Formats: sequence, C-alpha cells, structure tokens
Amino acid sequence: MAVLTISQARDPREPAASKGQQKGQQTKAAIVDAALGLATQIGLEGLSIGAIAEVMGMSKSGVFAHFGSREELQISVVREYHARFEEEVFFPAIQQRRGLPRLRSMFNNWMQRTSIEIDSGCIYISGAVEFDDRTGPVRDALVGSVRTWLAAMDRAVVQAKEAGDLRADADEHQVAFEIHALILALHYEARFLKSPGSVARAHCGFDHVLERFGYKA
Amino acid sequence: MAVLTISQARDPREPAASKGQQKGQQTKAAIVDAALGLATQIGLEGLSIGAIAEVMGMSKSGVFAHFGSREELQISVVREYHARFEEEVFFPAIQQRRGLPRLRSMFNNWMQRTSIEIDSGCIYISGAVEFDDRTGPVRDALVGSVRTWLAAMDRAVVQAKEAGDLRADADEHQVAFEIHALILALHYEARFLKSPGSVARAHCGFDHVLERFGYKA
DNA sequence: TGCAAAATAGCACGATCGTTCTTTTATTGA
DNA sequence: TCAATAAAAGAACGATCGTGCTATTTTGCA
Repeated sequence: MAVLTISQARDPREPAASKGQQKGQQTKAAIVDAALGLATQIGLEGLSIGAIAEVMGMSKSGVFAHFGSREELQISVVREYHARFEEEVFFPAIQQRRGLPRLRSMFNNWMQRTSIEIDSGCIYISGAVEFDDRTGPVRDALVGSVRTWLAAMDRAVVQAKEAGDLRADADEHQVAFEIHALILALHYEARFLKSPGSVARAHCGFDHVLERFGYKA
Repeated sequence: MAVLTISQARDPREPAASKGQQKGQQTKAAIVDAALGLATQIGLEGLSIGAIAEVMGMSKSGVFAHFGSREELQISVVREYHARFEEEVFFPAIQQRRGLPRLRSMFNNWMQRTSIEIDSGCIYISGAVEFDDRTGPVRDALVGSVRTWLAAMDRAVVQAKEAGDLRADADEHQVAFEIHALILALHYEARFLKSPGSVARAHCGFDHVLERFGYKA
C-alpha cells in the first residue's frame, strides 16, 4: 500500500492551473491568504467581508465576487489551512523512517506549529469551539480536515507498533488521544493563560506517553 | 492552614442578601441563568441582548438595564459559571480525604461535568478561544476563574505527594498539565468530532498519569 | 390606599453585517 | 488595436447589533 498523504481531492470548480494564472486567481489566493491571517486571530466566525476588504485595499463587493458567499470563503480558508498544515507538519514527517522516528517528527512538527501559533492561533482548535454544535458545509470541511490529520496520526502509531517501537498491545487511538491532548493543553495554557513553560511540559508529556506505551529502554 | 475554596470575594456592588430579594434581583438572576444557557451553546461572544430578551420574554432595554453594558452581562455569566463549577466539581471533592481520593474526585467530577457539557459546552474552554488574544474585563474574569481552579488542582496534587500517594519528586504543574490536557481532549473529540469512547479514553489517560507519577501498587 | 422608587417597555440612533444589482475599469486573445 | 470578457467598484437593501433616552408599568413601603 502506498503511503497516503492527507491531501484531499482537488476542487473540480477550480480551473486547471495549466493555462497560467489568470489575474482573478492570483487575487483570490491573496484574499484567502489575508483571510487566513485574520481567521487565526479572530476565528473563522469572526471573519467579515468588510474587514478582509479593508486589509486587501479592495471593495467589499470585489472580495465577495470571488466566493459568492461568506461560507464559501470560510471553506476556502479551511482548505488553505489544511494545505499549510500538511506542508509544515505532515510532509516533513513522512521523510522519516516509519515507526518512532516518524511519529516523533509528527509530534515535534505539530508542537512547533502550535508554539508559533501561540501568537496567531490554530483554526483547528478555535474552529472546533465555534462549530461544535453547528451544522453546515464549513463545519463539514473543518471536521474533514481534522479527522484526516488525526487518522494520519493513528496510522503512524500503528506503524510504530509494527516496527516494534511501541508495545504490540498499545491501543493506537489511546496513544493518539493522549498526544492530541498535550497539543490542546499547550495551546490553551500558552495562548490563553500565558503560562510559561508550557512547551516544555508538552514535550515532557510526550516522553511520558512513549514511556507508557513503549518498551523499556 | 485552612482549606481554601476557590471562591472569590463578593462583588461589593451587589446589595447584601439580608433584606430579602427585591424583584429586580430575582429577574437579574433569571437573566444570568438564561444567558449562561445560551453562552454554553454559542459562546460568550455570541451572546446578544436581543436573543436573551427573546428567551426571557422581555424587551431588550429591560434586560440591558440590569447590567448597563454587554460586558458586564458577560462578566456576570462568567461569575455564575464559576459558582456552578465550584458547586459541582470542587465542593464535593474537598469532602474527600486529602491526597489521592480528593485528587481522583476532582478529576472525576470535572470529567462528569465535561461529559454533560458535551451537549452544552464549557465556557472555560470556548472562552479561552474567544478571548485568547483580546484584553479587557471579560477576559480578566475568565482568566481569573480558570487560574483559580487550576491552582486548586495544583494544591490537590501537592497534597497527594504529602500524603505519599504520589512520588515526592513529581512536578505538580506537570501532573496538573497532563490532567488538564485529558479534559481538553475529551471536550474536543466528544463535542466537536463526536468520537465515541472519548470518556473511556480520558479515564484511561488519568490512570496512566497516576501510573507515571505514583508509586507502583 | 397612595406615592415614591424601581423595573420594564418602547423607540430611535449609528454601525456593521452579508448580499444583490448595476456600472465602471482592467485584462485577455485575435 | 479592438472587441469580448473578466474583475472590481459603488450604492443600496434589510437585518441585527449595543446603547441612550423617555414613557409606562409594577413594586414596596408608610
């Protein structure tokens, strides 16, 4: 079985990039970039067309025309975040050998991104709170991205068991749950409470997980 | 040293309850109750005077007059949540013997509340995301409440060490961090992702923490 | 029971929101 | 270069927001 990425299928509405970028595509990408920057600070729900237009130096209707609805804009932001997350966290990790090295790399990259996001926020976390009991396509996009990433974590844990780096009776979902928990706590305590030392505590927690589920060294 | 509660000083603006409840106080309490119900579902920032008025069957200005500003209403909601959290999670736990029994009770009560909140949401968690890079009195109230509770957790861990239930070299902040992490993951995976079995995984995680920091049984 | 005071309602304000429609400007391909 | 087309602007809409002001109703006490 080939190594699956967490990439999703291309949006068929996007014209193929073969013909060279139209001006509109460039602008749209720039809008999504600006919107993502705003969304990490004030959340997906906090996004407003007017605020984005101001940042872009465009009119509201000019921004709006690229998406047709606010929801579609939000979904574009989620997709862009997914792509960047993949780029920064997932792709570098699958360069590592299957097993503990890859799992550790996934955690470290995830940690690093979360650390950086102490100043900017993670929309997988803020979005979870904003859309936890809402329905609709934005929530669906968000859930899809998060589930895809967590499934990749599960696979990495299974591979670590197969490689003999973790005990064969370890429940991969439990391991992934506890790792995810550490990331959430880091985000909470560092970004909201501004507690110093949170990064070190998350790292320490990861070692404890390995200690619990790994063979004694 | 006496057992400290996580209670905070009375708001001096509130008239003493000795004279019997005025009608206005009752109404205000009912508004806060309704607002808290709304806030657990849509967040503190999602609270609107109009929505509360509709729930209460009152006019917007009638609701507004009790608080003078939306911020003051939000702060009242935070204080009410604090009081209920204390009632449900903290007070029952300090009935237990210091040490592991009390620590376990705190975690179990916290877990139980979080489980219930899978349907309603926890404003300590949603509020953290909404106010993480904002300033102002609402954020201050939120941070104060959360810090007070986490400090109570820290104390319980220290007492567990003193009682010999946890290893003397255990870092209480690390223990509290890992416990907090489990609660956050439970809230995330159960409420947002609707993953089954999250409650069991959080329980299992707690046992792992005790295993890591406690003496071998 | 009547009167002062408290509680609530009603109304209007400026602002911002997403969205629609029309008009103008910029880009593209022959 | 010129016409066809894409991109962006502009103005307006109904709705909702928090808030201030002034009436009206309700409450509590003498």
